[in-house]
Amino acid sequence: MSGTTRRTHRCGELRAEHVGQLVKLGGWVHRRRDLGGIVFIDLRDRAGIVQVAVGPDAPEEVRRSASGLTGESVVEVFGKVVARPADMKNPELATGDIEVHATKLVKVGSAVTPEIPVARAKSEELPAEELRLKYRHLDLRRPEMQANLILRHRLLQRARKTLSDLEFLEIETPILTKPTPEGARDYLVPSRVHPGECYALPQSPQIYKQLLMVSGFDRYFQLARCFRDEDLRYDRQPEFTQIDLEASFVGAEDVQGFVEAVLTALWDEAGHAVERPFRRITWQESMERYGTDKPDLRYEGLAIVDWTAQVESLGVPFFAAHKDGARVRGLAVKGGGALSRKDVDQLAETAKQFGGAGLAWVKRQGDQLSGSVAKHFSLEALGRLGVGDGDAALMTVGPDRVTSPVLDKVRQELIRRLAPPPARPHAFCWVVDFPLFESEPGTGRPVFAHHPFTAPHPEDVAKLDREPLACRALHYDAVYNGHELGSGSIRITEPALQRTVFRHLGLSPQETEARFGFLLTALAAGAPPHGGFAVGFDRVAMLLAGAGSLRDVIAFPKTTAARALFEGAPAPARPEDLAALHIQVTA
RNA sequence: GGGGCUGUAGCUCAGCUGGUUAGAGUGCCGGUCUGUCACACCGGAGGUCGCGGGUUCGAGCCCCGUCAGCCCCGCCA
Repeated sequence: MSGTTRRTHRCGELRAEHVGQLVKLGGWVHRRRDLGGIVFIDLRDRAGIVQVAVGPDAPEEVRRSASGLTGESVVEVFGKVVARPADMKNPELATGDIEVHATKLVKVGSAVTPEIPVARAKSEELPAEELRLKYRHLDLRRPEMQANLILRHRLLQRARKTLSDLEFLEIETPILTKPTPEGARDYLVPSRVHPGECYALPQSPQIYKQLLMVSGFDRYFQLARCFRDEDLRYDRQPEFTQIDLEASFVGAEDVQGFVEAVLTALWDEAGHAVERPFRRITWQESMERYGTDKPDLRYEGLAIVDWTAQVESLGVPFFAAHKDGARVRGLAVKGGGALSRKDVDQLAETAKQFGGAGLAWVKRQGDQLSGSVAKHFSLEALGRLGVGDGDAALMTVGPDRVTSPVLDKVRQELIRRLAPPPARPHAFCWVVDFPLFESEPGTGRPVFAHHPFTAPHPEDVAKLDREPLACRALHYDAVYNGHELGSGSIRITEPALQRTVFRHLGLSPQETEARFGFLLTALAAGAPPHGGFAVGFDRVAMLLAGAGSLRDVIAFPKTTAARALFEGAPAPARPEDLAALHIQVTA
């Protein structure tokens, strides 16, 4: 399969079974070891590395060109696959049982000295990320990056096949779309033919896929490129790929079933067995027990507990200083006795960083109690918190909106420091029953927590006007080991309800018509019940590749300042191009 | 928009309390070498200490500004 008119195999494919065969290879010089009378060349391609030997028996011109080769030049080699004697095998190389004795060797692409190394010493750090991005063609030659992108390819194919087998149709949607003032900032593309008007790149194909449901396509998917002009993180790029899907005549469980099928297939592709169905946890329970809407359920046992009642009579001043809706919540840390004073101080620092009041703590070793509030506790009082010998209790106080994120961060930090064995390596869950609204920081005004097409929970529709913050949404997130993999919802199909939601968003009927008229028109034309989901594919690839950032699973990513260092984007526009687009630059 | 870390040879890094000529490994160039696999050994070249300003008798080191990369907060319906 890998053979062409210029080669018979890939370098990294050769094994003992090929011994005796005459092969033709093409690859890059990974390393060269010139011993004088014999030269070894590690020849590399996407399949791996094979050792080419040019010994005293090789033709004179082969020996000459072999000794003049420099790193990263491209050579074509003709030779014989030979078994290596037992004491010369290299167990660290997949091809290490054999080597190729070259009878012909031609440099077909000479290479300047690479700006960053492709072949690194074992202990050598990676070049600075700036250089890796600038010389991306070299960075991508490294076997680790090749493996990442090869895995990414396999994951994409597997997703495509899984959904196609489930009768989903792959349908492409526009890249030049309509600006949406809500949500993330749009990337705008000015129109030449319509002065002052712009297209926007899609933040997601959301409305299109709903239109496809109205059109009767039933089940849609797309490996969709999406664009959001927001600030970046290690796990956020301005352009990214979603496994986007939508289905008709479904409830939330149906959509979740489809998504589980895709995710388990992807994990299987990466060699991991995953159990279905995924566990379900309500948003409320997740916030209560883990302080976050993306709980890491590998460590279920370490959960946040409400100790307000248990500590009330102890007279701890730290707790008493907080009133009015404040609860005392904390973590009973099995084996927390192992935490040093410094550990706890740093945890308390973390708590303060995230706006908490700080951290009160008690540690028990034998009958000895120690810690910032130890003098207020007896063994019995501590026992009521579930804290035994060798354990520790970490506590904080305040309103949930403060203590939840604080305890979430403290919990994550504890897991990092104590590294307890996970109950399961792959902890998937569905977080369900999200609130439809959240209160806007500052004003406390209810604002939509999701996109405005998310259906309210049928039981809560009556509360829409009276108690918006108590309304649940038919919205669900897929969470894996504390990472959000994606989210989805059942959509509104009733035009009147959709108009009500837009009104809650503060849109006038005129604005609603102008921005979403085409969706409302479609919904009025006979819309099937439908819902869908979008998997953040880059993040999945990052997790399955064990990569440290999205940049390591994207061939040509942007920097945190949204620059492309390789090709140099963005770049100043030429005045004549701006003129054609009717644009004046003021900055 | 705000905060933090980093920036010294092609690359990875060291550089003491501010002190004379800025170092190591690797890569590169030249040489020796017939079983290496990070080959070994000998020799050599290679520096705008990110950039600009300031303090000082003297700055890689201190101060101010700025640029770039990364991480975090805000932001990401």
